[in-house]
Amino acid sequence: MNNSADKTSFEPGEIVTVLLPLPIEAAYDYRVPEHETLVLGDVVEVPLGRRFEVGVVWGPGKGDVAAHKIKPVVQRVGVPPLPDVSRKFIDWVAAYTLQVTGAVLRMTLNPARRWQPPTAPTVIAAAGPSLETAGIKPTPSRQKIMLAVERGRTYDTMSALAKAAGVSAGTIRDLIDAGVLTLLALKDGPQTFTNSPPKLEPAQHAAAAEIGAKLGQGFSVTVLDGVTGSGKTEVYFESIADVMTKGGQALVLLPEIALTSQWISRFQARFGFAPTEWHSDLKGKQRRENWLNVATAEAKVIVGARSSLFLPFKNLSLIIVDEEHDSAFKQEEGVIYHARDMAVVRAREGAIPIVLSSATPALETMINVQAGRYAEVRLPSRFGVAVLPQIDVVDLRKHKPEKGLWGRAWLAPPLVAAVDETLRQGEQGLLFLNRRGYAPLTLCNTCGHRLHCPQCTAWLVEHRLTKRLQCHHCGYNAARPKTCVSCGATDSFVACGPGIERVAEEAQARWPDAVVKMVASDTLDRPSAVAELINDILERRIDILVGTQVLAKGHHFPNLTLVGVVDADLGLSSWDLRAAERTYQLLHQVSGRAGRAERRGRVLLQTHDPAHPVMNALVSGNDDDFYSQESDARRMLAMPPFGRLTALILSGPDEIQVKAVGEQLANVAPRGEGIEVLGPAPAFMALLRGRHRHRLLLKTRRDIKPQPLVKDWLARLRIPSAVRVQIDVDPYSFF
DNA sequence: AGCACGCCGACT
DNA sequence: GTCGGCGTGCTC
Repeated sequence: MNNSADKTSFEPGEIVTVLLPLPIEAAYDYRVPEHETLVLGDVVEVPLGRRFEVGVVWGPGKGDVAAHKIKPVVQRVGVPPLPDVSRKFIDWVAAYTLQVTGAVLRMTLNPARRWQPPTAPTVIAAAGPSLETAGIKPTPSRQKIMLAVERGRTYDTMSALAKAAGVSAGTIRDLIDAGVLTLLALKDGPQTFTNSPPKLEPAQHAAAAEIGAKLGQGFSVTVLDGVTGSGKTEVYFESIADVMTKGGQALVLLPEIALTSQWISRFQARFGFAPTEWHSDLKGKQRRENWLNVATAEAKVIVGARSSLFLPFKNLSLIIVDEEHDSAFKQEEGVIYHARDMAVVRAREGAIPIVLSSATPALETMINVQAGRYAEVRLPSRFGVAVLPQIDVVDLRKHKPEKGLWGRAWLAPPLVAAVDETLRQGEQGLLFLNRRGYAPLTLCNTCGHRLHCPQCTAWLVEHRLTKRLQCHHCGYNAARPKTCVSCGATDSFVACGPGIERVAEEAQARWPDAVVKMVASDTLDRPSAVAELINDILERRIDILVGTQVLAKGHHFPNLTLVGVVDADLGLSSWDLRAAERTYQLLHQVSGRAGRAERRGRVLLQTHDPAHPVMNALVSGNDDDFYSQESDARRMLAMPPFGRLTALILSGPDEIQVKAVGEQLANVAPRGEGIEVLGPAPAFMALLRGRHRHRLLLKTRRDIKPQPLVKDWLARLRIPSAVRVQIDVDPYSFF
């Protein structure tokens, strides 16, 4: 073998392969231009067809394409080259998830496409000369602008100044041109931090020391396991402080963007500066700036959703996955991957420690702890004086909700009594139901027709707040029809089952003097809405909260002492491998909202199945039993993590064609010891956004790698282009 | 992902 | 007659 595979630098005229951030499997060959030397990882602009794209030098040329087709690289783009670790990580993720490498690269490179040389951040300020000295006519609007910038006041953008001065933005441009206003370059200091460590409990101190000992010692996985309120965040903040003093970068992954602003304020209180954010709704300029800061290691601490894992870190030294059990880490669309699992791989590739933090670790994580692959650090109790809440079940078979003047009821007498008591004490209660809208199903009282989405297999959910019927799986929404589309009866539609709007209606009717506030993901659309809500709760302007799982996470409400779970069985019915586990985690989390200060909280779980292992585990507080039962069940069925699953999802506009392709695939499915193929079967959402979906499931023994099997399998068949095949390695949703 | 090529329906 | 719909295929 020659050393061409180890070659890292390429001279003019040599051929390199460039990976493009497009759904193209292979990297393409390009020629190194005159007067340039390219190295692996260089970000370059290349011609592609009749356009230009930005890609990354991925390796030496393959020479598998005719020489006359090979075009030269245009130029290197002015961003740092992609580090070795990033490139290895992208290759690894693509190979494991069976996604096209270019599509994985896209997640890393997106902000570098359409690259513009970064403009130094500027602010608008007074330049010095007055309107008169500059020879400008002092019109009223110009004077308003000058008033707004006097005494050194500055503005980030022209529109900000225009708004502050109460003028239109056009007037400002003129004043800049005339030299009355100026764009002042912002001196962009490095992130400096003030270390103000809080007093840690002995257990927190010990935990922090144990994790701290892993820093700089290569790859390790540590599970930080402690109940809500035990102070996990303070513990890993210690390690972040350590990383910062040593000049490394730390990444904190959170399951949802909604949680970041709250996390950031905690971080800021502790360290005196804002960490760098990364998530999907970061806007253009900020996005490019943050990306570049990560690549130059100017950004020391990065907090973000799953996609931040793919940032081009220059010197990543620590990864924290907060709420690691959260299924939101599983990306289900586009490039399908599990951010927690890939984060562990990223840590391994980068030879750095990773911390998985949760009050209710995923079963997979617990099994890795038991097998000795992951270390575990437990925080035993709640911080300070707070104690865990008292959890009880309300057996809905014995205690039926009593109808009221408002109609059907969903709150059983014991829960009603508990709310009464809570209000009497001047404390707050939370009624939890993980279902948005008024009613999950609307049907015709005359003929029984059920209103469903025209392009999905889903009922339309009535939202009285917006007076619309909505599909929760696509954007479809419609007004409630006056007459039944099926039988023509007028005003015959009735609501079936509860959503939070309906529970809020009942709560308001039962407690007319209480302030009832309904909270769901669609009512918390603006960041300011979250802040307002938190304030209203803290300042006791709300008595009863009615909400979905957006309320289950994070917040600290000292006066909230009662949590009523309206339907504890809700998550259990689904045909999902992890249904019990997820329900346990969610209910555990929402229970943690009750009573965190000196008042002991109380939780009531309304259920039809009080003997269910999930209810037992919650009531007894004995999660070890629950985990071992779940684990035995999975082992028996050879389900993950004791076996491996890979799903193939076929979709297309023509159901017959999709089904036919599914059957053809089943006919040529891989066979052998420890290999099993299930399906094709209509997917759980058999019709989604107008596409019919069928699924096949490949189940393999733990020691058999599914990726080569799937590749061979798909190569055996020519699949019509109208049918799309998506591969989901380690699927979370089952059907 | 873009973008062109190509082959069928209603318009200045 | 052409404009334009989007199915199919290629880009080093």
